[in-house]
Parts: sequence; C-alpha cells; structure tokens
Amino acid sequence: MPADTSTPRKSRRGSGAVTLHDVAKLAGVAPITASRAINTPGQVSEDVRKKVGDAIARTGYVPNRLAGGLASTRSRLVAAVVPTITGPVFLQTVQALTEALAARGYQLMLGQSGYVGSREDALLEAIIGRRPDGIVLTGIMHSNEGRKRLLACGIPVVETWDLTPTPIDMLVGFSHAEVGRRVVEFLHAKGRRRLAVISGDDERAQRRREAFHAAAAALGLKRAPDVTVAAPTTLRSGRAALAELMQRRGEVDAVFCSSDLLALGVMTEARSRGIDVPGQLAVVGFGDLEFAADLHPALTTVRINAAEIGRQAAQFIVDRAEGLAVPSPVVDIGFSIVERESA
Amino acid sequence: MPADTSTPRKSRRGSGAVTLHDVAKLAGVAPITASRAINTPGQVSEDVRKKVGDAIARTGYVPNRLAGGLASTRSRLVAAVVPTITGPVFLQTVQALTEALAARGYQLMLGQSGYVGSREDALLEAIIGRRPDGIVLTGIMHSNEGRKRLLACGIPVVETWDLTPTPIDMLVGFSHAEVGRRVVEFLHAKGRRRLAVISGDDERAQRRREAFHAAAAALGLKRAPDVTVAAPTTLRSGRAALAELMQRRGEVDAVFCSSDLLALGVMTEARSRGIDVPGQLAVVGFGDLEFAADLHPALTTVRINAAEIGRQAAQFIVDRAEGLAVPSPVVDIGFSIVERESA
DNA sequence: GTGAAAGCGCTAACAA
DNA sequence: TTGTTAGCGCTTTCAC
Repeated sequence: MPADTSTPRKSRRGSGAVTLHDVAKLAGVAPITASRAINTPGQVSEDVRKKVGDAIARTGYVPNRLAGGLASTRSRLVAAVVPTITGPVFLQTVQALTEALAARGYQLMLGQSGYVGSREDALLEAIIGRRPDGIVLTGIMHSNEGRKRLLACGIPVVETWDLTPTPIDMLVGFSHAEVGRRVVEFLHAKGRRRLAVISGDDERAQRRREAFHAAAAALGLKRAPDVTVAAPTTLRSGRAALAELMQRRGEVDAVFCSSDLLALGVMTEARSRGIDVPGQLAVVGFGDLEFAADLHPALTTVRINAAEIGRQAAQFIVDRAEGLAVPSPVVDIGFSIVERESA
Repeated sequence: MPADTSTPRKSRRGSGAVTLHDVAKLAGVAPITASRAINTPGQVSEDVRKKVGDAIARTGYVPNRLAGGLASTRSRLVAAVVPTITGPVFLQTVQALTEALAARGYQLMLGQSGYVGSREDALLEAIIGRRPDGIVLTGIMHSNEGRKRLLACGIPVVETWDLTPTPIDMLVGFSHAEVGRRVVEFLHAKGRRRLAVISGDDERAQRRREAFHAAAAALGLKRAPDVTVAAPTTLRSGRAALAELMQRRGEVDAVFCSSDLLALGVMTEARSRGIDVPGQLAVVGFGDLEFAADLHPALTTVRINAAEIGRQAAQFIVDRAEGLAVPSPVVDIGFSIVERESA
C-alpha cells in the first residue's frame, strides 16, 4: 500500500496522523466535503464519493472521533457503571450492551464503582468529563450526591436491574420484591414449609429477602432463618452460609439463594455433608447463569433476561442521542422461575 | 448549592455546560491559568489556586477531557479488546486493568472481538478513531491486517495472556506450551498413565494441548485422546466432552481441561455417571477461578495471576503515555500448578 | 452539491 | 507566576 501520508507537516503540534484535511487535499475537495462524503454520503456526488473513498484507502485515514465529538457535542461514547465486573450477574448485560452499542457505532466505557460506593464520586467525575452520550447504571445504589450530579449534567441515564419509584431518567429492570414473593409461593406450592434465605448484602438482594419474609409470613410460615453474606457472592460464601445455617437449630427444607453461584455453593456444601438435594433440601438460585441448567442436579432458579436489559438500555441511549423520542422510558423486563431438579 | 451556571450563553453551539472559560472569568484569571490551577497546581500561586477552586465549586465545573485530549493528543482513554467478556478467564484481567487505570486517571473502553475475528476490523477502526493512549489485547489472535494497522497507527499496544515470539509492541503473558508440558509431568508423577485432554478451540488452548501431547509422547505415554469444544468453554461443554470421551473405547485416568469451567463440567458429568474423582479420574483445570478451591472435591488447576496481568498492562500503557521509558516491555508472568483434591 | 468561516473546549508554545 | 496566541481535527452555520 503506497502511503501518501509522509508529506511533511509543518505544524509543531498534533499527532502526526492523517487528518481529514490531508484526505480532502488529496481528493481535491474542501474538508467539509470530505466530511460529508464520509458521514452523509447521500449529500455528495458520486464523483466526490469515489475520490474521497480513494484518498481514504490510500492514506489509511481513520477519522478522529474525539475531534468530531467535540465539534458535534456527540461523543458516541457510552459509560457503563457496575459494582464490579467480576460479579457474574451483570456480565451478560455488559456484553449485550457493548455489542448493541458497537453495532450502532458507539463505544462502551467501563467504570467500576465497587460495592461500597466510596469511589463513586471520582468515578462520576471521570465519566462526565468524557462527555458520554449516555450513562448506564447497572445495579448500583448511588448516593444522593451522585443522583444530583447526574441530573445536573444532563446526560441521558439508564438505571438497570431495578425498578425504582423515582428513576433519575430512564429505567429497565424488574421488581425484586416480586421475585421474593414468587419464590416463596413456588416453594410453598412444592410443599416446602421450612424456608431459609441466603443473600448478598447488596440493596437488591436485601429487597428480595424482605419480600420473601413478608410473603412467607402471609402464608402462615414461621420466620425463615437467613444468612447475609458479603457481595459479590461466591461459591465459597454459599458453602459457608449453608454451614452456618446447619449449625443453628431448626430444620430447613428449602433455601433461596441470592445468586446462582451462592446456590452452587450450597449444593456443594450439601453434597459434602450428605444432604440430598432436592430430597432433603430444595435449592433455588437467582440469575439463571449459563451453568445453572447443567448442574447436577440442575438448578431451579430465577431467570432474568440480562442480555435484553443491555440491549434495551442501548436502545434507549442511542435513541436519545439521535434525538428520537423515548415515549415510555421505563421498562419492566420481568423474570421467570425456571423449574429444574433442585427444587 | 447556589449555581452560577445559569448565566446566559451567547454562542449558538456547544453543550451549554460550564467551561474552563466560565471558571476563569469567575476567578478573574486567564483560562490557561485556570487550566494550570487544575492540572499542575504547583505552577500557580496559592491565591490563584484558591480562587479557581472556589469558582469550580460554585459552578460545578467538570473539565471536558475530550477537548483536553484533542489539544494535548492524550486522551487518557485505554482500549481493551477481549474475545468476549463472558469468557470467565479474562474477567479478572479486565477488572484489575480498569482499576489500575482509573487510579491513574485513565478510563477503559471495552471492545469485544468475538472468537471468530470477523468483527476485528470494524472494532479496530472504532477504537483507533477514539485515539486511545494504549490498546490492551487480551488473549486475542489478531489477523495480519490488524497487526499492521496497530503497528501503523503508532498507539502503544500490550498483548496479554500469551508469549508470542514477535510481539507488536509490549507483552505480558506466559508460555502455554510450558503449561501443557508441566501438567503432563504433574499427572505422570501422580502415577497417571492414561491421559486425556479437553480443550477449547482457541489458539492458546490448542497450544497447550499440542505441548501436552508432545510431552506425553516424550514420557513414553500413548497418544492421549482429546476432545475439542467451541470457545468460550462452558460447564455444559465440559459435561458433553467427558460423555464423548467415555463413549470412545480406551480407559482414561486423567483429564486436562482448558478451563476451570470445563473441569467443573467434567466433574459434574463424572458424578452423574458414578465415576469417582480423583479415584478413577483425575481432573486438572486451568485458570484457578475463584470457585476452584471450593469445589468438592477441590479442583487441582493451573493458576494464572490474571489480575497481575491487568496491572502490569496498565503500568506499561501509562508509563508510555507519560513518556517514561519501558525498558523491558516483555514480561513472563509465569503460572503455577495448584494441587488440590481432584488430582 | 459544494465551500468559507467560525468555533467546539481545551492546552502547547512562546512571551512578558 | 501569568497571559497571549494559535491551534488540536472536526462539524456547524450560512452562503453560493
């Protein structure tokens, strides 16, 4: 590929890379015409289109989207904030989000807030400073400070994995309370009466737990013993939690875990203790991670369409960025209980 | 917080957000002085520092890093490319990378190339267009086209999770061939003689597999049967692979799996078939994911310090961006075999 | 359909 | 220590 990029550049600054100027000069048109040939090819003549195309091919020009973003105030950058990427729950959402955005010409920036929220402020500053066209908050409990900040900066925000009554802006999630209720009903219908809960200490898991207790009480069941473990939940914490549960007096014939990983831990611990699942103990997970169906016994769990959450969030952001109306910016994505062998 | 941000702005364009200009005017200094007060506070007087600080607090100013990046040709953006974020192996690397970068004021952009590599070109274009200060390639087999492109654009590149003889630029990884060899030696030392391999179909797993076969041959063992499954590997593909292995004639007393998830699948399938692990079948994984130690039996596996890979990559990129010399841009991070119960 | 001018918000370079 | 000037590379506005 013969490069025309080696023409000496006079300016003292700049990256030295090929610019739209170079392409335009080579094509014999004005920069703005070259810009149009690239971005809105319908607006230029066939001839120009071809000349510019050739010039691009010869120079290996790649448009500087930072500059474009500055001029147009559209960065085509979208920020996603997760507590931590290693928590398995949000992974699929981030993946789907990244893909859906990439398909539309947007790039994802990843930010990790940690489950504690201390870094939240610095993170927000770093994100807002990059002027993203949207921010996707993934299962995060943001401080009031943070909410104000997001509201003030005017960047479209999608909150996900939850259904708050007072969304900052747009929202795609489901009711955690409803999950708790439905799981109780499910277990009750299966004849289980001595329920227990093992939950991560994050907001949403706690909300499921509360609803679980309330629903159990409504059905006349006695208060379920529960164990709270630190988020992100792991197989290990699941094992430890079941061990703790077993140490307490009182029989248990079903456990609702706040994640599939926790459930896997519970089943692992159960096996090592000779407790039969589901014979002696029913186990219900949350998330329906890819492995859940293939465990032995296969895991009964709450399925969330995590990928769809990501896609919907991308849709919201992109629509906003392109100036389309987002008529109903709140979507309840729902959930379902997938019945398998473990319960 | 009383906002001074509502002063009417005359210009037809722009985001309407507070700019450095506004801050400078409010502080009664020139924009460049305000810039210095923010970025190199050591260069300005205590008095200026205070006035600018006040102005920032009053206006809620957040510097536009896109504009700053354009002017300084340092975007403080770093791109990470992974096949898919849901493949569990690279997760810790991405997490550590994100954190290490954030701590230094850099933001991560995530790109997913897919295992096939068809999207690679478009992805590269999208990334280069954002002029990142560095690109971290995480376990990806890039086309020659892509290599050329990366070389040409002059952006610092760190390849990770591998030790190629001809790195594009910087490198932090380990020898996959060495892993294959060492696992064979390990199993041989444990008295296993009828080895098998279950591998994902990605480059690196295949390299481990080849070395495994070669080392087995060197020890006089007969050719190990092997099963190749599609990447990303899953618990399900592990189960299926063991099932396939069992269908073939020939005894097997040890399996080397190309991921811990695969190993978990193998152990799951073994249990459902009444095969005792490690009694009848030794299982070795790869990755030492968080759950490996807590399985029952605990998984013997190859440990890679994935987080350290991320940190080291961040260090390389940032050092380059800040103009520091990177004396030896190739790091062998090594690995170790963690002996637990499964083998 | 094409172009000239102006400017997005910031910082490098060079003065003072 | 502080300021002036001139861009970074692109796109908007407005004119032809």
